[in-house]
Amino acid sequence: MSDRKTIFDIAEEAGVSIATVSRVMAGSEKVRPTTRDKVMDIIQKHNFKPSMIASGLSKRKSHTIGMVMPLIENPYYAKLCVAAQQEAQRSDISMQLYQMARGTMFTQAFVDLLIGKRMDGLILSGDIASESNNESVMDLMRQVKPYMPLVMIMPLWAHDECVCLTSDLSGGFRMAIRHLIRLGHERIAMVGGTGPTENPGTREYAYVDELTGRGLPVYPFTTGETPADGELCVLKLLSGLEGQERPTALVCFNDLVAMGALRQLKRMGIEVPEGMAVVGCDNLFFAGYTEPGLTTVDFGIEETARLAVRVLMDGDAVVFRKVFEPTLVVRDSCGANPAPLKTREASRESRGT
Amino acid sequence: MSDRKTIFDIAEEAGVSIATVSRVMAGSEKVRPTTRDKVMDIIQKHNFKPSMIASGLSKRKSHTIGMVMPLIENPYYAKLCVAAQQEAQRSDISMQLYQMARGTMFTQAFVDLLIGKRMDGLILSGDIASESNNESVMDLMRQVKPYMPLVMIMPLWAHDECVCLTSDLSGGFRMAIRHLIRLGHERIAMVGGTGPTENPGTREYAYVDELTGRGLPVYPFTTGETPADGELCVLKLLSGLEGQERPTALVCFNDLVAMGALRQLKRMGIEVPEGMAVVGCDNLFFAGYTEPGLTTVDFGIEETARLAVRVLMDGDAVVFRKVFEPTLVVRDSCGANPAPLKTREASRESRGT
DNA sequence: ACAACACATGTAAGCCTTTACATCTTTCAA
DNA sequence: TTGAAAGATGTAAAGGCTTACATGTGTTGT
Repeated sequence: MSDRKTIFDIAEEAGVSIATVSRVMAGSEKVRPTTRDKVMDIIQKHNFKPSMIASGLSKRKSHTIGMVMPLIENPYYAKLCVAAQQEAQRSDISMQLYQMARGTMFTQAFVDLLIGKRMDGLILSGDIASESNNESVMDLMRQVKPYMPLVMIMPLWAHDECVCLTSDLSGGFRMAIRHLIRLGHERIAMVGGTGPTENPGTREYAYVDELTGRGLPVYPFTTGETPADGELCVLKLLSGLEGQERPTALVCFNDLVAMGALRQLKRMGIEVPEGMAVVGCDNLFFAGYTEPGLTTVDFGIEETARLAVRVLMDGDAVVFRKVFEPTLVVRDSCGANPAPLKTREASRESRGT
Repeated sequence: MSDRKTIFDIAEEAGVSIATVSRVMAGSEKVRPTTRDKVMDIIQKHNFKPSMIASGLSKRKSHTIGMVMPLIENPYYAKLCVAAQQEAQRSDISMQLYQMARGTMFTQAFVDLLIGKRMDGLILSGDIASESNNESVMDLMRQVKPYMPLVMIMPLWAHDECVCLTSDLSGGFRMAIRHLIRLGHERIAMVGGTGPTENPGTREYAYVDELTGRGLPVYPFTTGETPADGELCVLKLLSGLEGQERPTALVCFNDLVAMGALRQLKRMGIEVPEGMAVVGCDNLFFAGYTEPGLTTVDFGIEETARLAVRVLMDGDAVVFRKVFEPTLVVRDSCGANPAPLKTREASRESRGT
């Protein structure tokens, strides 16, 4: 490990200058074939690989992008991460991953780290920004921006300081709700999420708006985003109906919450979809494997991730703002399908161990 | 973005030498408080952040480690990735992520990329090495080793060329099988995996060995590692019993396969655990939310990942070989619990959106 | 045979830090 | 008041590569 060769060693042994070695490595035409071969031989002989950190310094390119996101334990972010990383890898650029629990404040030390890395770009993604740390995200953005291009993957980022790609979260949620209404449901409760808000880009807002707009009842918010939260939400919701009639359908903040909701309903002896329709959000891989298969909204996050990477690589002039359209994936948990559990899965995905 | 300041600009504006600026940034005591303050002011004024890539070149440290693994779409690898990344982040070191579909051959270009990055260490993890690409992994390892410390997270890596951390896959599988046997099962089939093998470290070997050792019947192997594979495996297994009696229990290669198996059993009208006991492997977060809750083996991959990072950071002398002991997580799918679906979950985990 | 050029190669500056060593200031004892 | 020791600061080389520009060699045309 101590006797690592450098371009000088190669040049010396090949009897040429370092410029020539550099040219050979770059595959430049400005070098005579015989010279090229001679140099190549020496390179091969020592299995010499130039240091990208030195060349990066010289060329002001790190061939690395950064990605800041919530924990990928959540399959939704795993999806996003995979898509971005693969898109980057296709162009031989590496991806540095930074994960933060949702709502975390960014420390100055973290910002310094990101800037210090002099990456070729940074993707800030997920619901990293919540009401609580919004300022912190803005601060991060403003500090980083002079040093590297930035793209945000965030729902309805309401300012125009940088490239921003989003999924239409509220639109997707409306699709789910309308689907339930079309199926005849009039008492629909929302499960999970972050509670009431004025932000029209949120699922919570969409829920209230769709229902009140039709004169349908709105149920009290329950909050959370994990399966465990989902269980608790349903328990609270159904046991705390003060005079209100029991809902016939649940729209869940995401598939994780829906998963918990399904479990809790089962525990309470309520059949899905007969006794209660359930829809989720995100179309995570397991949504096709819950019992019954979960109807959900697909936000097409992979495409968003890929675009984000491309924007970073092609210069940020390509796109400035883009909203991806969600699609509704109908399975069995909403009762739309007359005969659950036939071979008519909405979408089959696979992943290996 | 063009007017990025360097240490020279700061030095000039502060009227000191770059060495002094460097010392101030490093927090060295060898600088007079008044000078320090003067320099600090200028640094603050321009929000100057030194380039880690330049300092990296100078100090031969990139403060970055690499992680090569299968796709983190599989929650098992997501777990591993989260644990490693968080451990690294605690020490302000970044993690570069490289994902490859299982069994992929490593191209020379990829090896060159890794070496070129001059990271402070590399973790090679997951079942990246299969029979098919074993040579390719060895080659990667040998090329990378002279350039950076390496640790493998792989089951029973049968050579002593580098640090290797593993989970006792076969041991864990044996635990699962013995558990079923203890519950009275005598006809146990394996679902998923890669088929027969002589490698005693594999789940497949453990399966054959445990059963034949007791004179119990061995069912034909079915292969695969995704939920979709699991469905197919069960279908094939149960419809292709040529004279053999139907098994009363299934040991699955992993939880993903188990998930598919559960679905297929449901579709075929076979009750779990009454008509068929099922156990999985990996203890993925959804294992507590399948219907019924999945009994599974936890390989403690997080601890392994954290150790791997620490080995890289503390110098690889700390550990050379370590096998982590798995634990059995008993839920309802094996029939060991007298009353499924009470509040007696084996372990509750949470994750956010 | 020689100018004029094309092409191959070398030289050296630059990229941005760190740090050993040299130099300049203080401080304080004698 | 002076000299030595201690402390602060500066100089310059190193780290490993790229590349504009300078130099050297080989063609071609006449």
